Amino acid sequence: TMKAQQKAMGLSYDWDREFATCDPDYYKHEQKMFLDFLKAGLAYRKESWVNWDPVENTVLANEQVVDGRGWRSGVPVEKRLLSQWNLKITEFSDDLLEALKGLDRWPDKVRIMQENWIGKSEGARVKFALAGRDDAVEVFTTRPDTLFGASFIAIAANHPLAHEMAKGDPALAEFVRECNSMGTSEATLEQAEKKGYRTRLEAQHPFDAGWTLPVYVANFVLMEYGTGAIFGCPAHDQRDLDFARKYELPVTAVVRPKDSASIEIAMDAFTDDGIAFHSRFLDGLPTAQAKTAAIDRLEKEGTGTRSITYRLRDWGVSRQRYWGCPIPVVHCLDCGIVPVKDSDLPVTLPDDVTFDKPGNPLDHHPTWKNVFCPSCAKPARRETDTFDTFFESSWYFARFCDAKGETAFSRRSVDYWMAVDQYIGGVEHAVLHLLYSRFFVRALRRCGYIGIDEPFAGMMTQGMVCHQTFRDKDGKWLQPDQVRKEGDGWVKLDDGSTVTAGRSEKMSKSKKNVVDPDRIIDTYGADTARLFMLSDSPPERDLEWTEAGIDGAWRYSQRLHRAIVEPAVALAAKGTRRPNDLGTAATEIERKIHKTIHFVTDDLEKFHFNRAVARIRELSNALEDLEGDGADVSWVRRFGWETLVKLVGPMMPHLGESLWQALGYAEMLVDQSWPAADPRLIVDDTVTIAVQINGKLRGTVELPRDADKAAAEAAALAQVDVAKFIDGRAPKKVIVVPNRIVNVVL
RNA sequence: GCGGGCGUGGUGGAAUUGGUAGACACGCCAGAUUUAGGUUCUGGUGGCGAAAGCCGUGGGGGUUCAAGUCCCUUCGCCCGCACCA
Repeated sequence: TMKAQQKAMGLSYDWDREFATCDPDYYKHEQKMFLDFLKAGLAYRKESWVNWDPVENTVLANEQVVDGRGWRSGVPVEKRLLSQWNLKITEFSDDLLEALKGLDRWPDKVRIMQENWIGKSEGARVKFALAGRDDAVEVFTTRPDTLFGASFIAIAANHPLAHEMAKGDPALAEFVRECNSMGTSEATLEQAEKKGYRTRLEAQHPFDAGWTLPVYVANFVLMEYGTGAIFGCPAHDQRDLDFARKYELPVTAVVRPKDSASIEIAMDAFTDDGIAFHSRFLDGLPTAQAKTAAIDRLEKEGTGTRSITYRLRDWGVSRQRYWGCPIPVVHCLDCGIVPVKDSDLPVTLPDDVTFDKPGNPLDHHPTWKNVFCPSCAKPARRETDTFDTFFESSWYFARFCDAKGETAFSRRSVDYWMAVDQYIGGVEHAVLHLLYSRFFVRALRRCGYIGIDEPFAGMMTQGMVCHQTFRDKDGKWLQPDQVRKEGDGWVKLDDGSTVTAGRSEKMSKSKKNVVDPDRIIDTYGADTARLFMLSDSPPERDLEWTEAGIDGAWRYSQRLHRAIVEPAVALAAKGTRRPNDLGTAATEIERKIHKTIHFVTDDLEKFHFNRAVARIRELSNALEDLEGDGADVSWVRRFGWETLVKLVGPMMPHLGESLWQALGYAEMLVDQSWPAADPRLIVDDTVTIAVQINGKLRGTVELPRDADKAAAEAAALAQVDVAKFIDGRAPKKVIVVPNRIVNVVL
């Protein structure tokens, strides 16, 4: 039915290339890809933390963890380590970052988000030897220049040292457990109150073995980033400062602003660059040089190294769910992990699964997971995890190049068709889907599948369709067609009870603020809906679906029909030649037609559809106002309407064809070439110039285009309103911007 | 908490990218034709003011001859934060 609706809306897809990603004919190819990634070292297994619901005995998505509790069971979730499949996106961190520069048809905001997501940081790894032991704790820092301001070391709750210390310290063990009860999402971790636990460990400062720092386990240090440990410099990092104030740790400023000799730190850390002080051999150095000098010394003394860290983490693709593509490997007690043989692909999902138990149905299935090892033929266990569904969406665009092929796609067709000229999607995909797809293209290229290096050449982020929401007196959501406006409020259609009108939100089934496309098409027709959607708001912004808006579009389509179909006989016959002499009115309209072609073409190329519609309506207003029936007017009227029909064609294709026919053509409008604007006719001979006095508009003057500055100034000063305002005073200065503005400064 | 974005009349939105704020619509007001219309047509419509004029792009400050546009700051809303897909 969605397909039928799309066809009814007049969307021109090539349905021959349709496929479904849940079809084994599709996912068998990604099983092969995965095995190739495995061979190339781009897929590997790693222990990672997941949200575990101890009652349901199942892994929970972050979304399913509400206030630290499982959404069904209501019990606190635990973090648990699970062995999971990962794809090595970090292998391409630098390439993914650098190549963003070449994506010049992507919105800046998406490129910035990806840049920040990859998060390249240059700095140092520094070893702090542990007093009384022969090992060290290694930290990553971007501010080695502030080492002399260090006042503590903080390690993640799941840092090996934390686990080791917890064994002999029940209170620490409890603290670690508490940190692990928080769930895995970064938002939760960062919003939680910053807490620490002081271990018995003392770390020695790398530049002064006699100076020791306390080692804390802290809930805000991420094991996934850097080394899972930091050194705290409260004076120059806000989070460290908050921590230091809470646990009464020393705050020593070691960077001062360029223009002052010292700095007082109260509750705000000084995080800008400046000049190092109280820092022994770094004293007097500007931040950049101090960083270099500190790292040089660390390297010389063997206590640290120059290092680059990325925020980007490898992509965990294992999911413990039934609906997904099975991961094609077998676990054998003797051989370990063994890939399924190519000849045994695809590994398909069993049809006879039950959902009566929580957890992964594949794991509960009595027989599916029992197989023989492809290598030694002994009984073995099939992998029961399936792929993250982002896996499917990371290469589907390549499949479109060759949708029915026996292989995933032919390299030739992908290299020919790709990259996608124009990709469209919501901003919510800015980092995950779009980055995974960029990674996939790189991984496939490395495995010899394709030769291209980016999936999407042009990118546009589109808004969502929104609609007002309604609730009845019991707070239940109501559909827009169940309510009626009454006075200033709303009432329910069937019993007249009061309805609360809520704000406009993204259309969703749960809030019932959806409008059925079939009903729109039945009532107004596809073209009206298309025109409304194009004219209402720019595509990057959310579209507010309103009855009033549809009505406006519907009236315009009626108006166009009336303007062209009925008086068609009155329009000059098609193919009439342009008279050599056009009167004033005809000349002006002819220019307007060419300007409209020019601007509409430009607007469409830039996806400024709402502006294009406004231009078209302006032209049709002008054509309707055109009076007279001389040869020139008749010709320009015909030329105008005919051009307008061509311009409106892509927006309202069905009406367009019917109008085209009414204009006397047997051929299809869709086969006509796009009109071309005559560059000589898109500029006017005269321009209106604004005259300001002290920046305020006081009048306008008409001048020939490109009049010289002196002439513009003279005309401006002579303008009656302006002259009245100046009242004989001598201007201090006159600024003339040709063809734009004259500003008189008194 | 961090990253990104948005904020302009009663409403959706324009504004040549620092140069006449409010194009084009919706709505509203007045009038005309019909008068069964949710039809069509004409005129008006940012606010205050009788007018001259003054004010006006979430709030505050700044740069500039000139700011919706640039800078600083602040408020509100939206998106993302790696297991929602």
